[in-house]
Amino acid sequence: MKSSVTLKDVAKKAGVGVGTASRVLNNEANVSQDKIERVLKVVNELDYKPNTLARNLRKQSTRTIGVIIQNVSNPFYSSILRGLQVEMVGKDYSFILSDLHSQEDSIQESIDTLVDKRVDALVFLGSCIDEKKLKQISKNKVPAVAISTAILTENFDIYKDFCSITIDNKKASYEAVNYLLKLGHTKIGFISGVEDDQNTTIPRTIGFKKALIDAKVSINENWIMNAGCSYKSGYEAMKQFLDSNIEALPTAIFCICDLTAMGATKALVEKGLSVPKDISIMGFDGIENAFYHNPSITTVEQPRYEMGQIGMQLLFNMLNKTPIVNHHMILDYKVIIGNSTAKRQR
Amino acid sequence: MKSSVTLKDVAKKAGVGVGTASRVLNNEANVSQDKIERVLKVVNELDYKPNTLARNLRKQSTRTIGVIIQNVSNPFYSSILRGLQVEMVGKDYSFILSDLHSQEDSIQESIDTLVDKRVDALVFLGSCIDEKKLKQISKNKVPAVAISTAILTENFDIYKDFCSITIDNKKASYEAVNYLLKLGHTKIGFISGVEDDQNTTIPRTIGFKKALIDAKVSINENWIMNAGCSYKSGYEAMKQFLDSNIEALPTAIFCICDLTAMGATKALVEKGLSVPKDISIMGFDGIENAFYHNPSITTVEQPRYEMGQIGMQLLFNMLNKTPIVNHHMILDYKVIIGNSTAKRQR
DNA sequence: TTGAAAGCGCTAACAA
DNA sequence: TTGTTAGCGCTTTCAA
Repeated sequence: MKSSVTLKDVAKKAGVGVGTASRVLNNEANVSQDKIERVLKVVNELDYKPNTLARNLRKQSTRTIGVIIQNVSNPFYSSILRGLQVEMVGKDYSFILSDLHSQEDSIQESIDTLVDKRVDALVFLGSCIDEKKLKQISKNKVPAVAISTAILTENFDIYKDFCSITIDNKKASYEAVNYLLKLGHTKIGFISGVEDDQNTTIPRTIGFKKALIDAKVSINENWIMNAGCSYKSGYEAMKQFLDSNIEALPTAIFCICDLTAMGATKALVEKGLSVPKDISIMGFDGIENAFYHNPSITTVEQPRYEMGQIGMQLLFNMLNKTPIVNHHMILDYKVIIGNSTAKRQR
Repeated sequence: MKSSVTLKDVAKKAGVGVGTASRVLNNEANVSQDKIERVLKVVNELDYKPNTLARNLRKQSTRTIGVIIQNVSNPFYSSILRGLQVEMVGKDYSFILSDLHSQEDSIQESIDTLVDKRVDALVFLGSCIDEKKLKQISKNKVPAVAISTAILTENFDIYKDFCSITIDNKKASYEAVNYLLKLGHTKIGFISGVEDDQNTTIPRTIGFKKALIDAKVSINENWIMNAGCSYKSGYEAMKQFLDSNIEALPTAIFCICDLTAMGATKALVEKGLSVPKDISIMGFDGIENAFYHNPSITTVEQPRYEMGQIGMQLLFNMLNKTPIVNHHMILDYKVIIGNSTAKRQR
């Protein structure tokens, strides 16, 4: 048996009621000093460890937070996770991690499992939640925060125990492309994410196109390619581009995320082309890898660490019924200029 | 109340005993077809969801596995995590993640928390466990597997519910350095990990030194630097090297891990030096980043994905009391030749 | 094959 | 301030 000393044993040996013993262990008021000491002494002697399972059942809570993450291997998400963790230190909560591994369709199963496991709260990192899922978590009274996650609903406000944190993806990609335009590029391609990805592909494509339209630069649909957010997908998408003659290539390519941008860069270097001389490459997210890459990647930095911290604060506020001023936060991003972009040369 | 339909409600409405209802839900034999159907029908009507917390208490198990990970942001560990996940699909277990964030001293607290939470098993990724910790998990009857983790004990064999998976770190770093020697380098430096890190620094330093000694090449202690496993620590360690005159620099540097190697490369590129022309850089781990880096990093690949898969298989064997042939596996590594190393030129 | 009932170990309401 | 007791919702033993 796992340390089969129970509270009853402790109470008996200390000569107190089991209620009193429980009170001592939970630091409740209204217990005499004498009994506190007696109980604590016995706890020590018997090496008593409360049974969390019994406590969970009684309290219908687990002090556990479910995290549904798009892909742990993507530093963008693991940085947010880090932010969450840091804010959780000393709070006696734990994370149950459910990694979607970029498999968007498994999110429903993840939610079901975590709700079944009676997590006290839910965090979404990436992916997409719709009205149905919102209703499900609301019905089950699970407070939730969605970070960098697409939310498909017209009415946030119905859901009082739901918060979100994101940046304005349309505007951010608009600005990214604008930066390329300012460098004189007019032949601009886009290595995009998974088709129909509501969180990244859709809004960033809108921003991309709007920037070109506003600048009266023509959009070449052949230069817009669906790929994904990983080294590999960027690498392979760029290889497809390179099947064309160099003259037919864009002079700058905006990528859905930094990993994609770095993968694309590799394909260019392999072909003996230079970034940014032959082609400028721009990423998105602002992960550490991009900074250390050679060339360092020009990108749009999302405040990912902060996203995690704020997310966890909001979650604790919901858990503690502390009023929340702003349920839906849109944070600032920042264009970071690296060495992967340069003035148009062709 | 959260879906306050209980098994009792279901049993009553179906006109059966609560025991029978329970048997139906657990697919046990010896229940008449008639009752099975009646119960299932009511379950559907009432949208009954079993309360996991009650089940956990009753069974003294949680179908949850605690993972203590050195650093989720390090792709080496998150790849192992991926291997674990893949092997767990469909098994109805979940992960509680405890990230040490490279803070070696917080491991004891992590173990305590997870044991308190009554995880069914424990996985260690990185860091180091000693006799005391081994005794603790053994006493609590928590099966555990340690992957790429230092184990400080003379007697593995006492612990029947404990497995480990690793590579031979000494031999691997010996071979790595040998590769540099074969390229003609005799001035070889080492950007190492955190001092006294039993898992990486200690064994790899031994291998490093032995390779030089065996080749009768002198060891320059000034060229051995403690850093850590991250972009930043590699970058900064290399900047320290670069304070010296180029003539005083080694012609090749072995790094404790790929992140460190890439960080080091950045510092060189910033100084206008070329990798591998001016200095060859070699990493360790074989993560994806290293392959996509420019130049791609010559490294020692650990079978990290496989480590995770095998680890999870061993864990399930322990959980199911399936006999295990080999409790302590030492897997093969592979030297991967990239573009960050070249023949000695100075 | 089935139902009743006894816990799992804890917290919280109640009574003293 | 304290002890007693009634559950939390489930599984499993026992007797029928």
